[in-house]
Amino acid sequence: MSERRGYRSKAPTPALERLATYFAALSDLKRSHPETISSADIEERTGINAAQFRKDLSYFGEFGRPGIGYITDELQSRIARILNIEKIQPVLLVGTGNLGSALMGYPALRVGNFQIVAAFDNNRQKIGRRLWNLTVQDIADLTNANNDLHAKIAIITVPAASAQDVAEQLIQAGIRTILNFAPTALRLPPDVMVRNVDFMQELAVLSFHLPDNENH
Amino acid sequence: MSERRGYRSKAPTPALERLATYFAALSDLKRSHPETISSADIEERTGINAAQFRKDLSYFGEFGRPGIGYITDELQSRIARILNIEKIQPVLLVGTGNLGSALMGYPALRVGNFQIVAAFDNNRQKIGRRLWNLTVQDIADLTNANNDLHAKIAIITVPAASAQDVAEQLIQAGIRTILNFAPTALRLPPDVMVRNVDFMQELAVLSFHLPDNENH
DNA sequence: TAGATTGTTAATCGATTAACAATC
DNA sequence: TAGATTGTTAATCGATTAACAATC
Repeated sequence: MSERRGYRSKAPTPALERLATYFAALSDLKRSHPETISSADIEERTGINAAQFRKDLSYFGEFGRPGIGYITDELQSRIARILNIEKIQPVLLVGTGNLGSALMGYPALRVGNFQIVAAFDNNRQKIGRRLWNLTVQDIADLTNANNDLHAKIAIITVPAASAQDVAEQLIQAGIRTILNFAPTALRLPPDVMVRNVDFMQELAVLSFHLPDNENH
Repeated sequence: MSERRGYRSKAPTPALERLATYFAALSDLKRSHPETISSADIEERTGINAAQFRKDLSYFGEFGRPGIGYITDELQSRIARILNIEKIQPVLLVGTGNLGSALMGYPALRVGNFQIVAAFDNNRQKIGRRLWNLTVQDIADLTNANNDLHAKIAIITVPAASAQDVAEQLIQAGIRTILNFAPTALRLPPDVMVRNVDFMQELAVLSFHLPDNENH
């Protein structure tokens, strides 16, 4: 994970990441729907320290009642409000290769109210094809398509060599934040937030920590 | 990203993540193979501050020469050595759904010398099928298979409900570090390192930062 | 009231950045 | 020697943790 932002929020980014984790845990909990839940319960379910949880919430107000805990439903919906996911968030995806296609069909995104509403490619073979419930569109039609869709979030799953170019087109089309899977650094205006997901990087950190590595 | 470790290395985890980024950038650079490279050049290419780069290296010794910079090849191979990726690292994958399959065919993993050497599933429909260059094996054969393969790293791409169970089987089979794509917290012995990749979480942080969100 | 649990403060811990002496 | 660039120190900045008064 890495990111850039053009302004500063009080809450640390790790706190925001954990808020998403709390949200997912609460969604999961809904089946057994207990009326209330304590920070100790959250620690139990997420592995995140109870004090950390309370601190994370405190950036955004007061949520619980001393001696009681949190009303489960209310907690979940307030976290959704903070993360800006109460309503469905439309997301564009560019690059309909194996990874892009897998993300389009990834069920866990729905938990967070994210919906991939359009998929783009530059490959003639793929444009016009049906993929999941969408028709792959020509990348050249990006701006046109987003005039109607008004998506502000996009996912980039193109090869590294074309990622910068695609990112710039996305911004032209009104995108404000990007989840970038291409292993390359994007250079974009400071008001555009980028988060990078790099599988090789993740594996490298694991490899470093293997017991046979002398470099600890 | 998140993790657990049972011991402590001097280098901060963010430094290790950046080392992987430097490594990838150097691999990329190889085409134009300049003899030497400076920390300022690295900043140019990765967006990571030059002082940060030098600091990150300093956890592991001295690498460059004042007034000159770093010998490109040597820098790359020393970083590979630190990250424990000079030799091919065998990796197991469990869960051959869309995401698992996409990862098996993901070319960027080869840059880091990672090779998925076996794929497992519990679905009768999938076991025995050819996927990329591998035959999908029964999860029940995990330990047997890894007796030969000696992989220490595994990737989990199964549904959240079965992730804990799979993780425990992986540890039984000799796996020491896990890259977990299932959106659930794994409870494992402290000497097993886990890194979680959570797409919903990534999107949630982006959603939080959208200009229309009042909670900044 | 006694027990439980919050929200917040203060202390600790960790990571980044800037500056610069050392050195090629 | 003059210019470039490292490795490292010290200062700054940021995040986590523990403790506890407030409160249900």
